[in-house]
Parts: sequence; C-alpha cells; structure tokens
Amino acid sequence: MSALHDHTHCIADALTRADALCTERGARLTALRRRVLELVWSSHRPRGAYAILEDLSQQDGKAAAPLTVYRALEFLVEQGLVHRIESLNAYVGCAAPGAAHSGQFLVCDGCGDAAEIDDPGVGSAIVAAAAERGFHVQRPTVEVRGLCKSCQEKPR
Amino acid sequence: MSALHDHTHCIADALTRADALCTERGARLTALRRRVLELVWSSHRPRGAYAILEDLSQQDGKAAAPLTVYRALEFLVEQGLVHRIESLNAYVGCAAPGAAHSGQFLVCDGCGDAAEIDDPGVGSAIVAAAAERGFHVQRPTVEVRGLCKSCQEKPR
DNA sequence: GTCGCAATGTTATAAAGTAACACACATGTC
DNA sequence: GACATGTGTGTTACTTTATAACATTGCGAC
Ligand SMILES: [Zn+2]
Ligand SMILES: [Zn+2]
Ligand SMILES: [Zn+2]
Ligand SMILES: [Zn+2]
Repeated sequence: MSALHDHTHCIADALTRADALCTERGARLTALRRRVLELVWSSHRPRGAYAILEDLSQQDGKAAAPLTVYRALEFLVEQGLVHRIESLNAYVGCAAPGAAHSGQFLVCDGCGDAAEIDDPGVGSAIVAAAAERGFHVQRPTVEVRGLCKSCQEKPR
Repeated sequence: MSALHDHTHCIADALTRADALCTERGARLTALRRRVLELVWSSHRPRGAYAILEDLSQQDGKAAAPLTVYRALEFLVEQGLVHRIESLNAYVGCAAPGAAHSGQFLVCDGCGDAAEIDDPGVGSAIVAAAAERGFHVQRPTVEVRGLCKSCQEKPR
C-alpha cells in the first residue's frame, strides 16, 4: 500500500463496513472489539496481538490481559473482518469483508505492508491442483514474501 | 500420503539424498543434524520443534535444550531438506530436495499429513498476480488446509 | 424483573522461539 | 606436534506468543 494515501479514510471505512456487516448478521461488535479492529487497522502492516495489547493498555491507562485481545481477534477473524498472517503471527484488516474469501497476501519485507489480493487465477490454480490429487480444499493460505513496488525502487 | 506405504523407505531415501546433497555442497550434515532430519521424517505429519526435542531427549536419556533442535532445523531448512509449515509452527521433510522450490502443501485436518506439491500452475499464478501489482516475489508460502482423499472417504 | 447466555476480567500456565556466552572439535598452517 | 581459526554444540536464562480455568458482568428474551 502506498504510503501516500489518506489512511484515516481506510480506518473510518473499515469501521463503517464492520458496523454494517455485524448489524446485518446480528453479530455483536462491542466497544472492545471495535477498538481492537481500529487498532489492527492502525496501518497496513500486520500487527501482533501483544502490540495491539500494548496500544490498548496505553489508551486505557491500565494494562489489559492477553486474552482480552486474543478473544476480540478471534471474533474479528470469525467475522472475516481481520485476517491472520501465519508467517508473521500477526493480524491485518480485511480489505473486502462481506464476500467470502480466505485471503491472499503480498507481504513486503521492506516496508512491512501486507497487500491483500483476491486473485481468481491463484485461487483456481490451487483448487485445481488440489482436485487433481483428490484433496478437498477448506482454507487456503497464501502469503507471498517479497518487495513491493516502492521498496524495489528505493532499495535499502 | 497414504497410510499404506513403506515409510521406512521414505526415511532411508531422505537420509541418503541428504547425505549426497550435503557432500556435494560441502555442507556438514553432522550426526545431530542427521538425527533431527530423521526425526522430522518420522512421519508425513509436520512435527513441532518441541516434539522433536522430546524424541531426541528420549533417545539420549538426558534432555536436550530447545536451541539444539532449532539450530539443526535452521540448517536443514537452509539446505532445503526440510520445510517449515507456518500455519502449524512445525516442520516436515522436503519431498524433492536439490531442486529449488519454496514448497506448496496440502495439509489434511483429518490425519494431519502434509503432502508437498510443486504445482507449476499455482506457482505461475502467484508470480503473475504479483507482477500485475509490481510486487517482486521472493518466498511464496502456500499451505492449503482441507481433507485428503482417504479422510474424505472415512469421515470422523 | 430474572433467567440465561454471551462477553469480559483475572490469574496462572503452556508452547514456541531467541540471546549470550562457554566449550569442543575439526581443519589448515607453521 | 603446537597453534590459530572457524564452525558446531552445550548451558543457562529469557522473550514472545497463545491458552486454560474460573469468576464476574451485562445485555436480551421472556
Ligand atoms: Zn490505508
Ligand atoms: Zn480479506
Ligand atoms: Zn512415508
Ligand atoms: Zn520441498
């Protein structure tokens, strides 16, 4: 994700969509969960549970327990509002909640940003490769490490 | 991987190929590293570092330290003899060491087996999707959770 | 209201991974 | 052989990530 964009808009947009989705589904986006979602969205870099915990504690003054964050994250992942990046043990906001998808990520080792894509070619290639071997796909994980456009241009 | 195969052959074969590769490269497959490789290969299920550590300690009587195992695994991964399954924090033997590849896995949630594939369709779809967005791929991670053939047939 | 369940708080613990430093052991040099 | 050098291993302590068990709160259905 380019560093030059109005990220406050990303955050506001994510929260609005989350509100709408949860209302529609009858899921309870409580104050805590909403705040954790906001913190996950603080950037496009996947954020660890303990980093979020720290943010949260800083906001509130008193320290929260890890479980508080993990439970909120679990809810958010279930609702498809947040994805977990397995190779980083970290979480990032979903770019397109609502539609069913499992998340494919281009994770830049330069700036740390994780760009979510939903490439039909990748998806179908995986399903095809699996089908060929009689494997039934439930949850594909695709996390591509490399360098984003802007990090290739300015090395270091 | 079918449960009905001569797995001792898998192990022996993996060790033989590892010996050959390391000799060829001038890499030192020490007794410890070789033993860890053997333990990783004890099945086709990805095995956690601490599980391997336990195996190791059991063999030797005295308990080894985690670092012992992690260092051996690091070497084995560098040499491409073992892959790390990010979504499981576990390690599995490489089915085709020698050739350069990053590993694509069909991980069965029924039996736990991880079948390694190297599907050109999946690989090229990822590179194409990345290129479209100006992203330079270094290390793709593909870990597909689901059910293998035999686990679909006999549910539960 | 009050019953019941879902969400949160609290405390403790497990699992996974790393840092720092000392020692052992090979290999090559003189 | 004595020695220097680099790589692998042992040991201890520690950090980071994640979960278990149980108490408490608070909202919604009736
Ligand atoms: Zn943004
Ligand atoms: Zn998404
Ligand atoms: Zn086998
Ligand atoms: Zn492999």
